[in-house]
This record gives sequence, C-alpha cells and structure tokens, in this order.
Amino acid sequence: MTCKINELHQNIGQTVTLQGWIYNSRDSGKIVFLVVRDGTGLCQCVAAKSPATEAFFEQARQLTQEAAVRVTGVVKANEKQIGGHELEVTGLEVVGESVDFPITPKPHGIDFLFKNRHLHFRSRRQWHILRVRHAVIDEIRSYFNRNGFTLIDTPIFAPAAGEGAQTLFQVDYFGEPVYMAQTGQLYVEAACMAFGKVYCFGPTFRAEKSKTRRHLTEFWMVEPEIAYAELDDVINLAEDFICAIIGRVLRDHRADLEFLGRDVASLEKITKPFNRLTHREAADILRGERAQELLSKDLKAKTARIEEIKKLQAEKEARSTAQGVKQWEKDKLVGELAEMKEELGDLEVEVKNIPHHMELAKKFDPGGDLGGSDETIISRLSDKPTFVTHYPKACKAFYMKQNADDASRVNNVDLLAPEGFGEIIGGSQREDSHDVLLHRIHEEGLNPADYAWYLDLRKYGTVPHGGFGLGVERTVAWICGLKHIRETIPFPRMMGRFYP
RNA sequence: UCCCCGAUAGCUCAACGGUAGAGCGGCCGGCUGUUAACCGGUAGGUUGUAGGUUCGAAUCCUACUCGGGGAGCCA
Repeated sequence: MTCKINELHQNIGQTVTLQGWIYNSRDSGKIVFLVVRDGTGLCQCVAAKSPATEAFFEQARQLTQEAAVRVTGVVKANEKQIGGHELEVTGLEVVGESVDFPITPKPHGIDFLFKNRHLHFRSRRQWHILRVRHAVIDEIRSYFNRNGFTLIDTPIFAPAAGEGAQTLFQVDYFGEPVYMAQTGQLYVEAACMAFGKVYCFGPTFRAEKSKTRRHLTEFWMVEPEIAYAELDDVINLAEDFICAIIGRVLRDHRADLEFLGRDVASLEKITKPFNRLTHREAADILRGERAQELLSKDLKAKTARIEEIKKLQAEKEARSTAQGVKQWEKDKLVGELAEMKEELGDLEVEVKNIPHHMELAKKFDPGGDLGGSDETIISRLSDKPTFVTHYPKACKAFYMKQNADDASRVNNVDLLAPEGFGEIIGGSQREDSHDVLLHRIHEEGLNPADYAWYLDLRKYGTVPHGGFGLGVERTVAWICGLKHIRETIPFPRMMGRFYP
C-alpha cells in the first residue's frame, strides 16, 4: 500500500510504501539511515544489515542525495524522529538515480542557490515558505469568493502607460508598442460597475531598476474593487481581509512558521482594529520627538548588539581553531560564525543609516511621499499594521479621489505591516467625477484619448468606488518573517535574474 | 541613474607582494542508532575578464563583466 508521509500516523505497525526522494543518508557499515521526502514531509527509513535486507542493503548504502526511491517498510512510532515516525525498511526500489546533486546540506551562497532554484525549493526551508505562500493565495481567493466578489481577469498586455512609463516593460505587439500590466485596477473599476464587487489576481510587472530585498520585476497582486464604496469601506475591507489571511496561516500552518523561526506570538496580535493615521499625523510623528527617540533607542540597541556579536565571534573563532575540538563542533561553529558575520554586516549598514534616517525624519516634508525609512519608522511604532491615509495629491496617481475638505489631498490608503516590513497594500477611493478626472489627466500630462474608455465609466452611472492592491510576496515575507522577498516566489524575476 | 561591498577547487571559505590551502560534496575503505554523523585515503585550480605597477601579483592600481546590499521608485 502506498502512503504519504503525512499519513504515516494512521498506519503505525502497518507495512507501507513511500514514494519519494532521498533527502540525506548516513550509513555505519551495517546500518543505513535514509531520510526520505515525498512532498508531504520527511521520514527517516532504517535498514539494518540482515538476511531480510540482504537483497537491497548494498544498494541502500550507495543511494545519493535526491535519488528517487520507493521504500517499503513497517511504520514505527519514534518520538525522537522528524514527524514522530520511522520506517523499518523491508524493500527498496530505485526509480531514478541522482548523480552529484549540487545543493548539499552545507551552507551555500545566494547566487548559487537561485541559479539552482529549480532544485533549491526541494530543500526544507523553501518547502515551508512555499506552503505558506500557497495558503495565503488560497485564502485570498476564498475570502473574496465567500464574500460575494466576482473574479475578473484583467489583461496582461495593456495599451497605454498608466502611471510612470519608465517602470513599464514594453513589448512589440505586431509592430505596436504595448506594456506588461503593472496593475489591473483600471479594468476592475470597469468591472465593478457590472458586478458590484470584483477582484483580479495575477502577475504584474514593474521595470523598476531596484535591487533591494523588497523588489521583484514580476510579482503577484490581488486587487479588489467595490462599487458604492468610500475610503472607509476600502480600509475596513483591507483590515478584515488581512485578518482572514493571518488567521488562516495561524490555523493551518503554525508548524511551517515555527520551522522558519517566526515569532508566532507577534502574528497573533494582528487583530482588528489596526492603527489609522492620516499622512499629516504621520508627518507630525516623523518630525517629532517620538521618531527620534525610537531611532536613537534603535541605534543604541544595535550598537550594543554589534559589540556583543564581536565578542562572541572572537570566542567562537578561538574555539573553532583550538586543539582537540571535534570536527562536528568546528562545523557548527563555522556555521554560526557565518550567520554572525551576516547579521553583523546587516547591523553595520543599519547603524550607518540610522543617523541619516533621523535627519530624513526630522526634515520630513509634509507635502511629500513617505520614503522607505519613514515607512519603517511608522511601522515600528506599533505591534499592529498601520493604515496611512490622505496623502498629498501631488505624489499620488491621477485616478485617486480628491478629498472633499482639502483639495491638496486624496482619499488614499497605504497599509504598513509592523516590525519594519513596510508597505503591503496601496489603495484608494477613485475619482468618480468625470470633469475632475479629466482635469487630473491633463494635469499629469497624460493623453485623454488613451483614457477615453476609462472616462466613459464616469459618464454612464458613475458612483463612489474604490479598492486596493495587495502584494502577495511582501505579505508572505511578512508572515514568514523573511528579510528577503525572493524566497516567497517559486521562480523569482529580479533585476539581472531571469534564470531558471 | 547613483553610492558601498564582493568574485580563489563542484560548494562554503582561508592564504604579509615571495611554492594556492581547509572543510563539505565526489570516489575508495572502515564503523549496528545516526540526526549538517564520524574516521582514514584519493582526485580536483589559467585565483571573473583585459590591461598596468613590480625582480616577482590571488594580493597593489585602472577599466569592464557578473553578483550582493542600499538610495531613488514602488506592492
């Protein structure tokens, strides 16, 4: 009987066959330990040399990393092992050999791992992350589906430049220039006038020349849009939606988060209501004492941590080269030293940047956009996500609804994830007045002819409406507590990386 | 577009301007409870590319390529 590793607990004492790949193997001459993975988990399979195992024992001893195997054996409960089980092997079939699998259980560099991404996500950490991604995407779809939204797929080839044309990938479309979509928003606006509540969900493309831990050139975005809605409705939807996603991951993927070392308690604090600040209030915070205090406290903590690491480094380095220390301990120390070196590098960059960020915050222009460091400051002030609303019109897109009380501001919202993870949602109420919208198109120097169909929406029964976009990878990075977004997508596309 | 850092064996890294090394992985051998197993042996290199300085360059200088991080911009 074939069986998946995550079903082993139902089969204790039974003889089952696992179909999988060798994750790691060890042998001591007369006993072989095979760690097998099958996509649902890991299981250690043990074969001791005996007349019963004679037929396959030598073969088992020579199995290499990632060889494909069918392993038959008796399921034993064993609390000490991964998953709490062990398989006592009674039969083995090699389905596919594996020669010189490049990714070993030892540390590798990022460049190497992502050049081998097609093999990299067989490893445990990546497997846990991509399972969380799956759950996040599944919850996104089911949240909207159970709340009366209709899925509207929007085109990837888009005719005109929406906003900043420099950030669009241009494609030759039978001799005409078209652009890879960087949002489906204009189209879902049309669709919500037909269906009331809609969402689109797919890949979007940005040609931003950004080489940072928060950027991909191809990423997935979900964009709900609702008719008869004002800014508060958009915010309430976003808040409820984020809680649903977090709740789902906490319910079904706690073990994945724990493997990743995520502080689950901080995710449990993500409950309604989130913080709400206007851009003006955010500006006051940034320019005030609170931001400076936060940053100088941060600076002190990080400087102290650097000293601590340096001390530890010296100790571990001495121990790792000392006489009579076992090789396994040296290996462990080398690994720890590599991690410390990385943390130290990060900390040094941050410590270098903090004074600059303090300056930026102090001099923050209340009429300008929030920069990356400003977002980080705001998002560190609380355990909960923070909505920042009513940005200056000048730094936002033409389609955002002009505020009724202050024409220099728009009814928009960004959601900043806590712990410094930054912006994961951008949204707004849309401009529903034909004349104001047309005026804004002119103001931005855009060609009204390109937006004729979009302006039509304001001519035939225009209503207040709005929506937002949520970046899937940034959300997954936040939930998993990852510092780099590239691990959250199976095949990342970044500046200078499009293989495999 | 700008700033900082890096490139040495398949991988992760060492090497004062003076003969290029270790660990892992591979291969061979040993070991009946291993957890990144361990022990012994073995193969493996045009030091990213092109110039320059020098008696002598992995090491110093210049340019380029590629990668990492950050600014701007953004989800």
